[in-house]
Amino acid sequence: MQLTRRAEYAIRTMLDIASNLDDQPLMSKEIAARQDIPPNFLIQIVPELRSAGLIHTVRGSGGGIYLTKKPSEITLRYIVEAIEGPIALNQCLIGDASCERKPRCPVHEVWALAQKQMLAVLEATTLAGLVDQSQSGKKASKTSAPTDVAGKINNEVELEV
Amino acid sequence: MQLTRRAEYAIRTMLDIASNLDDQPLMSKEIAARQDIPPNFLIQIVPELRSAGLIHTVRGSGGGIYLTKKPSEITLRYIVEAIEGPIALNQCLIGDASCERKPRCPVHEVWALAQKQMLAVLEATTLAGLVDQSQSGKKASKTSAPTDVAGKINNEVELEV
DNA sequence: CCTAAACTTTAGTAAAATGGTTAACTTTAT
DNA sequence: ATAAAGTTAACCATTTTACTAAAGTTTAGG
Ligand code: FES
Ligand code: FES
Repeated sequence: MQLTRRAEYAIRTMLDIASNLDDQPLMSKEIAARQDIPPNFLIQIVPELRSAGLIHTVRGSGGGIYLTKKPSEITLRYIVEAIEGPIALNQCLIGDASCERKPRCPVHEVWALAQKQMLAVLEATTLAGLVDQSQSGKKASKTSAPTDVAGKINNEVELEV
Repeated sequence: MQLTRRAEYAIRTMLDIASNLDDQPLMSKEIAARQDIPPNFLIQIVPELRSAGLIHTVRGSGGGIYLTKKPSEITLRYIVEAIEGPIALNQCLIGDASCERKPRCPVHEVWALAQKQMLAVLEATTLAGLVDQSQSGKKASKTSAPTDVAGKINNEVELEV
């Protein structure tokens, strides 16, 4: 029921790159150092982010990593699922998995709702929002209040089961 | 990020007992058969439910299991946490775990909110509600509509971060 | 063209979690 | 007594997790 370190590191990495103002690509080693990620572990995670289409990598001397999309277009959910695959709170909630118990299982829809609520939060959160928040946090919240995400959720989540 | 089989089986077990109308205790073997649980696995789970205070067990011939509390007082969250321990979507969200990154980590409150949303659903769901629903489901919903839980959530969840 | 800097790929690995099974033990109704 | 229940503890194979390591590939710059 917990985020893996891989995914946690992937989030930190994406956040690190999104916070970068220069337009030159960042080296994985530097990111690892800044974000307290085992460097040898990160170079294993980077290709996964790449094949998920989240980052672009430049090989060779002077190479590095940069984002493929705008930070405002990258959600927390997308990053997590790029590393861990589809998020599911129970086995029977994975994609099309047809659980034979589903029709008569009264708990199923409860898990489905719990998952929906959770995913709504992860989906309403973009890299841009996070960077924005951490920067405004440094000097007495300027732009968006931290309650922003909650506000979004309230409007976006549909609660029908 | 997924419920373990242990917890899933625990839920089925609790549900099975709650659905039982007789006042005589149920045998773990019978429950296992009804709920598709490996019997030898269940007899390992039962003591955990007992030490969590959820069930009362009677040893010896003619013994079995019955609930300690009323089904309306047992939430889904409580059952899951009885087996898996505190639910936390990320390591830094476990109890008092003081993550050194927390102060400067912009993602933390997002995970906290996602978890809160999820837990709200699991907490609004009681055994009584589930039994009620599965029984009314058998003959064209009679009492509470399946949207019940959602309705509850809408009112109960506080969305401030 | 050669070398160092960067990502890529593939292996390997120790420790823990997962999902079970087995068997010896204790309690209790009959 | 004895058989029927739950209790306890140990065991086990497999998978996942969180890393480490090393050989390979691409590319800028001298
Ligand atoms: S079938 Fe999905 S929770 Fe029971
Ligand atoms: S410190 Fe909790 S999510 Fe970063």
